[in-house]
Amino acid sequence: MDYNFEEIEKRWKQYWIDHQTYKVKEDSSKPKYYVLDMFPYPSGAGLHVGHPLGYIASDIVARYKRLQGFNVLHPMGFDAFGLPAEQYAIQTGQHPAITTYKNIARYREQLDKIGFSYDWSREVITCDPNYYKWTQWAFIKMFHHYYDNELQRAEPIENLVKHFEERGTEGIHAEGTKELHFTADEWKTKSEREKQEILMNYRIAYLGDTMVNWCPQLGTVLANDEVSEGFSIRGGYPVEQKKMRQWCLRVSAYAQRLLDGLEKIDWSDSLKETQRNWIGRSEGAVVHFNTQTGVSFDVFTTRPDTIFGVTFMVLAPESELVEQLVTDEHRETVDAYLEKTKRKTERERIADKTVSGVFSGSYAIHPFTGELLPIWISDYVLAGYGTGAIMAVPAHDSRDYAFAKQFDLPIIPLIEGCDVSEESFDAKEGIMMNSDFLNGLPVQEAISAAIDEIEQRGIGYRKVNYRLRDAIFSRQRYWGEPFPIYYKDGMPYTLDESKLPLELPEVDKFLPTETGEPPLARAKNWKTEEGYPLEVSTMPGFAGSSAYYLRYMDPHNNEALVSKEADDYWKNVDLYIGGTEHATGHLIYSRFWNKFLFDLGVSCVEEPFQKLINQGMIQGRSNFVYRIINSNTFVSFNLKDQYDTMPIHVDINIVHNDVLDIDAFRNWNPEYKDAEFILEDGKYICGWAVEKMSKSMFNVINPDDIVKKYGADTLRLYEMFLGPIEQSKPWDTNGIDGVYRFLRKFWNLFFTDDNFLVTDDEPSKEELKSLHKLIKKVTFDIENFSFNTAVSAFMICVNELISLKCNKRSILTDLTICLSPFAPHIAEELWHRLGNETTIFDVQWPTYNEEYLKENTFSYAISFNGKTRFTLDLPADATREEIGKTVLEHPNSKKWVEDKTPRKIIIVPGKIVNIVI
RNA sequence: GCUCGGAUGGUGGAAUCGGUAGACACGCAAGACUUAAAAUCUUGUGACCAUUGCGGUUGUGCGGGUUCAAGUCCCGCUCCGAGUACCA
Repeated sequence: MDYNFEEIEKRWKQYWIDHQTYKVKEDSSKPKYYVLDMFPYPSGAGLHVGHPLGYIASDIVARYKRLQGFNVLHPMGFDAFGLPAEQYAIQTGQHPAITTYKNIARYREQLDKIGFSYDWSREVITCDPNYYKWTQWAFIKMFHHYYDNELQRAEPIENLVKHFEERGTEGIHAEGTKELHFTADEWKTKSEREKQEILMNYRIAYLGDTMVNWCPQLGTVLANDEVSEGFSIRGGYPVEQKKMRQWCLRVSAYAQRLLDGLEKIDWSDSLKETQRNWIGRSEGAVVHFNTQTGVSFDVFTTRPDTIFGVTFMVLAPESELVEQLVTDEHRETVDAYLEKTKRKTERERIADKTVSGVFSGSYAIHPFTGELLPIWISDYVLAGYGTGAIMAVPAHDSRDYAFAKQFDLPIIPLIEGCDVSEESFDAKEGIMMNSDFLNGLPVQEAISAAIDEIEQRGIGYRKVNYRLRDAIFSRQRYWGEPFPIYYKDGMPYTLDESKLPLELPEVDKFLPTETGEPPLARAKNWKTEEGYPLEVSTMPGFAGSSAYYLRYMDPHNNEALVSKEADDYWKNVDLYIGGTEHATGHLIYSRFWNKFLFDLGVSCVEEPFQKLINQGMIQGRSNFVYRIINSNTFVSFNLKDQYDTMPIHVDINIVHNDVLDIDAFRNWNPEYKDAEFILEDGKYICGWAVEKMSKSMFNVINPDDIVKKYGADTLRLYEMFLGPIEQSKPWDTNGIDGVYRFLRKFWNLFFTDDNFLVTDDEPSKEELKSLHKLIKKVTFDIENFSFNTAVSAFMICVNELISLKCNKRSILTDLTICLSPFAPHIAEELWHRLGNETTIFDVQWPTYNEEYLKENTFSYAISFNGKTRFTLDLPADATREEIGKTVLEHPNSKKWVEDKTPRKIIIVPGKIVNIVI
């Protein structure tokens, strides 16, 4: 009987819906397991074959864990706010919600075809007001909290107000944008507006004047992770630096906890490393410098040991100190320089490697030697890192060195034996010299000795700095969550929680207003009941994706983001699968967001994603035909070098196993209607290359087509078989026949002469061994996310059972259960044909018995004089003496035994055994 | 530049603790069935040599080392990929 996947898959999909097979509830009698996919943004192009890779892997784990007796939460949803829908809306005038929901429906249809075990009753869609209510709610909470560095957690802002009332800023440990100083009396005399401005300095969600990445083409600001090399990641438009008043999240306050948390979670080393680099912790010191004019400032350095090599100071052009330190004499050149750097885009600053800068006219006083150090201004110093000012040590910093060479500033070497005539010596090694009290110390000791001395003299202090910046949280866009914020006397206040969700208003156009305000400014009555204006920018894409995993635990709760009971039961995500492109975006924000909710007591586990797997990208495999230049003749791949040819992309749908369907090619494009071919062996062989999957290269594979041709089970198995889940690899349809053949062979195990026929006979030793080898292997492989080798194991097992002509019920039952996570439809079909009433996903995963796996013989490598001479199969339970005797009697041993050289016998596998004869 | 990965047949990949390298699959070749094709099945398939002896040599990017034994461990290179980049 034929394996009719179409009929089988249709039947069981319906069965699973009818029986609500995948619906889960909290169940304290079972251990929980939470498997999550990074939810997709529903783009207009639909799914290609690369998207389901991670979903299939997580689905296998979800089904497997369920068979293992876990209560499995395996939800899915959509990250629905985003730029493409809005861009489309601007072009067509169609509301982004319409496009978005249409795309969601298409995604859903495609996903359903593949047979995932999602509990769709828990679906979340980020643009649904019932969902974004909780995004807004979290924002309000962040607004009303500050970060306490002593307690190492978020605290209500009222505590800070109370502290100000009692003691002013004395003894506070609040993380702030700037360091502020005032007394309790001063606080009391401040106006409401002044107080609000001060509190803004400490709120976790705050309005700040910051340099932002402004993208004029998109008309919005972007976060650091949304920009790459001066261009926007979405759209690839140039991005420039601009100072704007924006909503920000004080992610930097959590830098140390984000770093420490990495130790506790099971992520790949490379991903953790990427996050560590992004957080960028560096230890050093803040050193205080005075100037001749009485103005003083701090610098941050990781090399306080090089303090005696400082020969000049440099300020960032954007630094506020520039205004205070520039002398009248130099004002003109400084202003010209500032103007010039301001006009440069980020892109130009990266491209322009030339050293530039101007002298301010002022001098700083060296805190140890009292020497005068000229203060320069240069764009190689960044305003946003450290204090925006540096002490320059040209001998031991390559950037300072280049600057010193350019402007002919002195260079003082500080490390014995180093040569700074050609380049700086940046390594943190060697013995100090020219450095007063540090002379003779190795660098590492000199660093701490220098800091000790600096602290002793009261001219600075030990300090840890982070590269991680606060997240800019405003977008000048329509299609995002509105801020639950209104303005009174120009200061922002949060809406009452009872007013949530604040729904996105209707607008006539999705474009900014004529005065450059965001689209929400077009909305009628965009104000509170009292008439106060509402915030017109919206939240960025990562807002909605930062806590969605919590919402799946309790998606219909109108009273809380997640109930205490649901959160206590599901805790955090046990396995999270998604792409590595979220390493510095979503995976930082989400961890930050969860830590904040943890501080509030909403989330009971500090790290949201315990184990994380990054699935690789599936690239396209393009095919080429080779056209002879200036002709309509095409040469087959292996003959192309004999002609002057040019490769042309050809639609992979008309190529099978790299052989071109010539008729289809002629019909493909009118231009090739009369094409001529030079064939090899009567075939036209195409060339191929691995490229990005894209329409323009005619190499996009739609999973729907594969499902139609081979069935969902084959697609699932094949995607897993392609290679290790974490590796990027090309989609190569050529191999799919092998997997399809395997499923048919598996199916045929249950049939004899077209009849379903399994026997209740006792299985043989070989059959049991084959099965238990499989159970052991597949269990191990799923636990280790090695799905490709698991699929191979099934193929081996089925081949063995075919050669044993096995149709024993007990063997085939366990085999079917093992296969069910990978190929659920065929497994469910055969499960029911075996006479079972309930779904296969309610049974127990089989356990293997080591007894059946014992080998009768071991292979031993016999080595004489340190070289392996031959191998021998011997009984597994043989003693040393027996092995020795057998080896010596073996004909191959003769010539080695007769001479008098020392001899050894080595056992493979395992350990060396020396046998005395 | 820095950080982290990786390199195994014609192809994708296996080898889980240092123990018979190349599992499994694709492709290819030969054969069976067939009027024929497709499908299916059988056999072979790293390279080189020998194939009237069913064996030998060599082989996991390159060069060394440790070990009875190295794709795996150590040292030094080459190339490829990813992340990041005036981060003081």
